[in-house]
Amino acid sequence: MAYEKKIPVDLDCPLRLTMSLIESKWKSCILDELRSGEPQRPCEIHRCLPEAAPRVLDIQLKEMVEDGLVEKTIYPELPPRSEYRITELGLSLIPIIDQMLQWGTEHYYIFERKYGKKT
Amino acid sequence: MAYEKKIPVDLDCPLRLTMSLIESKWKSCILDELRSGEPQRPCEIHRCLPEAAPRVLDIQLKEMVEDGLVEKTIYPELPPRSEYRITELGLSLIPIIDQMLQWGTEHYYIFERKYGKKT
DNA sequence: TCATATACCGAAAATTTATTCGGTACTTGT
DNA sequence: ACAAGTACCGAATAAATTTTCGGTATATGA
Repeated sequence: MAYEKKIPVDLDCPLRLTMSLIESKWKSCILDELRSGEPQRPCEIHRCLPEAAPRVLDIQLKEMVEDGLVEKTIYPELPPRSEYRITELGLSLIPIIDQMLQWGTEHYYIFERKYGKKT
Repeated sequence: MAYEKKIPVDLDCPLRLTMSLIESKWKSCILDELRSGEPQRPCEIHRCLPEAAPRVLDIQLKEMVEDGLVEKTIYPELPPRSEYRITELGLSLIPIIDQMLQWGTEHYYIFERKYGKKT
């Protein structure tokens, strides 16, 4: 299929393993979005990350479900409704997300100066 | 040029900023390699990461120098010699690397079972 | 002399990832 | 009747990243 990774995660070493789970462009943001534990509908996630193409979020959410970071519940209603909720495994990654958030906040000015204003 | 990124880092949000600095396939491993503070020659780094194509390490090291995570010293000798050393900024990322290492170690078994032995 | 090692770079190919576009299906609100 | 919202998917395209290959240049050791 078109959007299946050849190698889902990287088992070369523990560091690469962790990275491979979150390094796709929006996965860390999705985890951050779901961190509260509140289930969220796909359209809500799309709205919270408007820079991301909806299709990419679909695909990355699917991978995260496969990896066990996120759970999906489909409600057999019409119009269709589904929800994504962070799992225990996903939650265990939140401290890492937090440290990256903090690091980014503390060092933002360096890169803003170096690489441009972005207004 | 062929191997210059269009957008060096991602200034969209602090989380994306941090991720964009380390998400390339081998950057986190390079940081882990240089964490001791000891300068290392390119060939040593290549030998420590034999799965990575040398060309990729060259390119990623260059970007990391540009981003200020790593310093390069060139000795005007023949045969040529150069050394890479982690900077203060790079060192400040090591706690994140550590957490990812630890998470990967703790949860390795889950993914080994799910995605295969790798013997 | 010749293989090996060092550092580095360009170009092309291969691979992976992201984006865009269009389509299915059903509902509610105008 | 029709637009808009919801969820989802396939396919084509675009972009980014990684890999491979070959080349520059010089020195050392067999």
